[in-house]
Amino acid sequence: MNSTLSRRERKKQETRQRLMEAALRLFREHGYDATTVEEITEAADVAKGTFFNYFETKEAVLPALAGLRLQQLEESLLPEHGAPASPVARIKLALRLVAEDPLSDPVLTRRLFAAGMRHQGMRPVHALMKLLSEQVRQAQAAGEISADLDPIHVGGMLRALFFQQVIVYHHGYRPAPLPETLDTMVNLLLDGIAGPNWRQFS
Amino acid sequence: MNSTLSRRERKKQETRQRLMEAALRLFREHGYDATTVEEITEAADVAKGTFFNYFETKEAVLPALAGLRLQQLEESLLPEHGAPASPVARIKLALRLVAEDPLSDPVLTRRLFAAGMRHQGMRPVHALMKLLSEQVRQAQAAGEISADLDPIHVGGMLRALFFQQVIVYHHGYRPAPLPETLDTMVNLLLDGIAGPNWRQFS
DNA sequence: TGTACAATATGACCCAGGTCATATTTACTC
DNA sequence: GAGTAAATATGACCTGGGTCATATTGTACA
Repeated sequence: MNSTLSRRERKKQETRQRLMEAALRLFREHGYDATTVEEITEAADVAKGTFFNYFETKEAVLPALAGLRLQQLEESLLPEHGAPASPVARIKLALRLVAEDPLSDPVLTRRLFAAGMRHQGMRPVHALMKLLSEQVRQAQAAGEISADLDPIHVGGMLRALFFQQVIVYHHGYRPAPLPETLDTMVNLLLDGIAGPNWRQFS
Repeated sequence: MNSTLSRRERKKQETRQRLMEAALRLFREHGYDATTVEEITEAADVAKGTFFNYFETKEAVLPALAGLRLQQLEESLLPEHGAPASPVARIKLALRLVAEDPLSDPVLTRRLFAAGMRHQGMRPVHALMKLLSEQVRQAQAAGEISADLDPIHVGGMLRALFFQQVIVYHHGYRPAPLPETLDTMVNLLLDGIAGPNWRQFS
């Protein structure tokens, strides 16, 4: 394939790949907590220590896995794949798709969010924030979101609210199906929550 | 003092109290991660195992500590203590006070949030959500927040955005001092982020 | 091909959170 | 007090994440 990569680099990528695939499979089969790092390395046919050459902690695989998944998902948001023309509608679609992902079981979701909180700050390293920020940017260009806001900031807010919503839903608070609550949430953020007496003469 | 409590109950409360005080002191002195459960129990003069009779995990002390702190804080929000008359202004005040709390160092904040995510669902068991929901309720009564929203839901949103803001701030993204960014965030949630082309004829 | 150096792999080891069978304390009854 | 049952305390022990000194493998250059 790509002959520009040295054997070393190739092996590295392959090992990383195998580790991630093994982790994903085992997490799905037995759950995050019940899966040990050693089981992952065993499945990937490397020694335990090797895992930590690729990921700082056990939790750190999750953002990597999510990143992969989101890359695929990102394509669903392209107009040529039948995505809605309205950027805001695309944001809603993205959130619904992420929420429906089989990777999104309660434990993983919480861990993923925690991992995101732990490591990256505001820079949209986290794939979901990057994706959301980009859609926000497009929404601003289309005039659907106020142009004087920092898209990364808004992306962060959306991400925080999304996780809040999903986690709360998984905890059993379900006034409506998840996709609907997510839409409602975005609408709320768009329209604001102010009542009649808030800045009456805005 | 309260002679209605049996000796057993009294001792239980005292032990719990001592554990929490020890934990708070040690977390402040050496940080959360550097403090071991054994150091806490040592300082509280009980055996290690006893800790887990009172708190499910090490993390679980944090919500308890935060709860205590918020109880004090709650008084600052009473009108007779010079709190603003506007409920929304009180919400902003509350968030600023919480953010300034010495307990709010980056690591603890993240852990606290994670612990909150882990254990309680939507029921406002978490003290901050309870406090915020109550203020939201009052804001609705005053017409500052739309009355047809679930106050607990809005409280949850505020909490999620608050943590997002604080954590991101601690990560070094500081377009403005923290209190100001918090106020801005609340305003954004109130007024919404919609642009001119969003539901043009609302 | 040999050699020197850097990148990566390895698994014994450490450590702290969490468990649990057992011991101790408290409360209650006769 | 003695006896009994339940609540609580205890610390040896287990487990699994994470470290690190050492071994192995790849690369570069003579």
